[in-house]
Amino acid sequence: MKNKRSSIKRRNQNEENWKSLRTTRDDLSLDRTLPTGQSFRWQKVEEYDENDENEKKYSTYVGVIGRRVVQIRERMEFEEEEEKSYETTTIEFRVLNTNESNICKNEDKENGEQEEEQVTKDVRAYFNLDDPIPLKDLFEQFSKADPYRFGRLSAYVRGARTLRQPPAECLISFVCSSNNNIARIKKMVESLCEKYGEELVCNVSSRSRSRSSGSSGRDDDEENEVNDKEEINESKIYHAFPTVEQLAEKCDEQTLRDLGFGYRAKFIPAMAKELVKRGGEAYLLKLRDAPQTEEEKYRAITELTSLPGVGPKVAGCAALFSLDKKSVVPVDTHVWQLAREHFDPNGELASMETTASTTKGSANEEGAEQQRHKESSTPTTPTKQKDKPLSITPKMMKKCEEMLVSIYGAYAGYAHTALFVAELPTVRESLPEHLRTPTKADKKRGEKNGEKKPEKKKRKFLKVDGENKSDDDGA
DNA sequence: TGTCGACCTGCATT
DNA sequence: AAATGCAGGTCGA
Repeated sequence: MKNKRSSIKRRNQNEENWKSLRTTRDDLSLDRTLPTGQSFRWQKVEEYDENDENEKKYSTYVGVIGRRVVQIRERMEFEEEEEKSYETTTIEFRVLNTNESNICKNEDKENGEQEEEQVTKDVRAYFNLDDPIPLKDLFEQFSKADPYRFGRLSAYVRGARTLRQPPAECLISFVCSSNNNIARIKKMVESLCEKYGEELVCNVSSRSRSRSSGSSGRDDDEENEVNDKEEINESKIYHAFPTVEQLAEKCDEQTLRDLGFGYRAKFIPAMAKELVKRGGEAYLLKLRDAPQTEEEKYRAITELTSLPGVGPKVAGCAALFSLDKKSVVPVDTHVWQLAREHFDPNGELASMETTASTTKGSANEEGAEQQRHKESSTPTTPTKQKDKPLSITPKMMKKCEEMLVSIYGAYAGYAHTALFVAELPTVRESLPEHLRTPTKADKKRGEKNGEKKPEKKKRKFLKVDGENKSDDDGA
């Protein structure tokens, strides 16, 4: 309560800095893009609406793009026209750190304007907003190509975009992602930035309820959370993602182990050094800017895979999320599961599971039937084997990727992102039940009590129908 | 060429 | 309450 006033004060001060990203919510949904495991650097931050007497909260995201701390929001407006009211959403951003844009504006008008242009350009690029085809149109194409799955899903994943991140940052982040969960990946990436990345100073800090993951503990100097008097001069320090040169020079395995990187600790310094040897970020940018041919796509994947800690999955992510290889479909456990569930009527994928690792008792019914004849030697008896986690072999990845590319075409990677996003817990919750891919837990439950028990806790704020609502909103 | 076990950590479930 | 499972996998044998 006491904080609100100050919060508003600060907002007034900066309200004019917001700029439009010049896109629409059909093309970009922040909730379905920023926290969905593409980038691990975005934090949700609540702010207050100064124009609303009730001081309604709205959410924004704060993250770092290059050397700029960027805050983004979706601002909703209600307009009335001829007795009808329209709701429009404007997506806006502003730069929070002072090193970059705000300073020169006063000094030098022209440079300032130039800089503003550049900022917008860079942020739009980060979101791939200069694609020749709007995401909305792509989704329509995908829906047409795949009415059964994508068509039914598209309303719920509207605006789920594929990002275009700085290559080294993307690559290194995904090296951290192996055999790991998103929460910890975020923590690792954040600590990497704090340890080695350039400081980015922001003069405005909104009081983010979300415990700022990285630096909650040591609040730098700060003594002013005592009362709301001088918060206007609060400064908050963010960090750029370290350059490969910085990492190659300064970072070592032991330090990273101490930071909790586990066995991935050795990969990062090794990779940084190798990348520097190959020409640093420029080397990766060359892979990005190569002609968009199949050949160059494979070259990029091959090059990446030869880096320490980079296998086919990580290479795929880097290629799709940072190197403009838009037809790449990185196949991980989630993608495999959803493909097997929705795109495998003949059980081709399912049959590959058991040939690879004879365990995994859960192979679905049809799959099991299909398999039966393939397996005369290995006892399939699902009972006693100790459920090894399903590991996905390169062969399986290839098959799965080919399958999805054959459906979605040159932008299959974008379709993949949307399909993947639909599997994330928050989005999944918003789906009508019949569109939810069964989780392993679901299946286990099903086996256990003969497909009986539906489920226990069920939210019921969902709309009833859900088949073709234009919208829902994922707050 | 393809398969298998080991590998760090931390949060959730049993 | 200790044990086990599981996370957007990769490496070396």
